[in-house]
Amino acid sequence: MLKMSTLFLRTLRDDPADAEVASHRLLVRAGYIRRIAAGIYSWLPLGVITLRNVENIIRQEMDQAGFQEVHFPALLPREAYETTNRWQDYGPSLFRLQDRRGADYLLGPTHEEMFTLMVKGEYSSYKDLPLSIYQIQSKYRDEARPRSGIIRGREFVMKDSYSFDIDDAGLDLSYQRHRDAYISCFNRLGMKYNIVKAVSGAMGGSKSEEFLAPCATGEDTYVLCPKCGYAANVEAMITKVPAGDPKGVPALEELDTPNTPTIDSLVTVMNKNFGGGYTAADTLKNIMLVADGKAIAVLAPGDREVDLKRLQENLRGVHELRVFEEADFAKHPKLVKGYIGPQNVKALGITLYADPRVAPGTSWITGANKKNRHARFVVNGRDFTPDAYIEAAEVREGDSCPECATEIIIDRAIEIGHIFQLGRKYADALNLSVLDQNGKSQVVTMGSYGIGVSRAVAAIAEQTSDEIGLNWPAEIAPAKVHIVATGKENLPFDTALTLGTDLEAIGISVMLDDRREASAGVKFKDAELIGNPIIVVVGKALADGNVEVRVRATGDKSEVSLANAVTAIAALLK
RNA sequence: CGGGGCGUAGCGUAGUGGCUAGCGCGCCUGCUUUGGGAGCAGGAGACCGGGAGUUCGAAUCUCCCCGCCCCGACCA
Repeated sequence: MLKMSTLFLRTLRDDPADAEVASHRLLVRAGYIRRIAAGIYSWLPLGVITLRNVENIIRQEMDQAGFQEVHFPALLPREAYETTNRWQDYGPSLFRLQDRRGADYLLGPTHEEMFTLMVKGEYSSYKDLPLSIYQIQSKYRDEARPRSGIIRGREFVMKDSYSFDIDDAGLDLSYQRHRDAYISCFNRLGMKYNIVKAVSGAMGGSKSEEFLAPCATGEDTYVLCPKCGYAANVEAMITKVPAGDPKGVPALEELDTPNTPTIDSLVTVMNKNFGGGYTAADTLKNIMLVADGKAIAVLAPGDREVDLKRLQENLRGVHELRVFEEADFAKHPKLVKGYIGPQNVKALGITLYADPRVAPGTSWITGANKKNRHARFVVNGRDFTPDAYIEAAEVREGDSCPECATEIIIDRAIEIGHIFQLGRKYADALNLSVLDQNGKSQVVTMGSYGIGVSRAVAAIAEQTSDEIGLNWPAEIAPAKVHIVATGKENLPFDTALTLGTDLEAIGISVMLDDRREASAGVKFKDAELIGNPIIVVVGKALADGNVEVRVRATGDKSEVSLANAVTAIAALLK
């Protein structure tokens, strides 16, 4: 039983000045966590219990699914990460350090290499597969900008699993098993979440989905179709636009459009000098970018910005992407800033990408590659041909669902889980292979599955807390029942202790506010701030042989006789 | 790394060149109180983020450094 008279806890009446989001503010105020440095937090007793509860639910579900727990050091030698190139690729986000001899080490940001090497060291036959192993451990990433308390920290607790299979069919199965296990986990954690299509990003690999916990403070944006349930990270959202019919479109015509370097000014001049009814959506934007030092052009409808994040995720393998600066234009004198058109871009040796909204056969108004000149009736497939189509234009609420064409909704969320099929990237690099039935060596194919454990604590706090405090689902609260004893006599305190003991005897965890010196008001405020699901007040009602039972989430109050209290409370927790 | 804000006691804060750095919460002692963050009285607790400078005099002005928060860039 957690007795508040001795619990290492001090709640704060005021919000901490450096906390903005609800989870951060309340976890600090309620005495769960304290900040040590930017993105680095200590966990106090209440926080540790809560974090453990989340961990244990995840652990149970992993074990249930037949995955086995292992544990790696957080402190790792450089070598393995050198082999997979991540010593370089991870860049400044990697915490690096040296031992006394000057040898390089790192604090693990994720452990693909270690898992791969561990399996390589033990297994060498297809008969040993499939295998899924996991760990729950602190990870370290020197984030450019830690933020929102424990939502994005530099040290955080993560559960990461890896699956090992001999072939793609096996990988599909392992992926599915993890997906199912994750669904069980997040359901038990009492979270609202969506499973959305994701891009696998820097990790490589093919199939990838994210588990997103919707909440206003989330960093991820995703789309959701209210009709068919299609869900995708905006970066992975697919655009389906029918091809245009170029028949009957007149030949390309160049026009005098003085002083129209922007889409707005172009639309104005078009409507003034070349017939009405034009909007920005009729124009074609030519965005010049530098991708890892190479110039590329991206086409998008004039009424939409190019979403650089989305573009970069879809340009596989590009590390650095930025828009053209003056110096870049200076290097490409044939590109007339403000009047670029796709008609000659390829002749300049620049790769031409088009957003799918610039569909084959569609006709556009765009630059004529001459100062103060634009062209209309510029048809995709006739007057220019993109090298490739790529999702680049911003996604908007109301855009069409790629599955059923219904208008999609856009929402924000915290990423709490990510599952993906890694394939053979790490097995190849680290030479993990097994012998198949024919005695032939086969490179193993892998999947990687993560859950942000400490982040889940924050996400649950975000989703469940209210103005007065935290409000945990029963399975993860520090205690299921928070008993408050009030008054100055011994009776309520003795009664509360007995009730707490009885509850614990049937497996219901209890936090007991047995502080004699604190006023009832303080105890109530603390109970609400701390956020255990059931609050039982042992005080005034005792005169009638009753205790008061409150439900934190709903605010419902009722009096039950002391004799029935245990069963009544147990029933509420069902 | 760019932009913005900030750093005064455990927490929240006042204090724009001039007495011993002020207040609230929390903490300690005593008395009173005890169903919604109690009252009274007394007390402890601050090298005012660090360093250098300007000045008769610096929490306050200048420069450098460190740290924190927010937006962006970045980020399995």
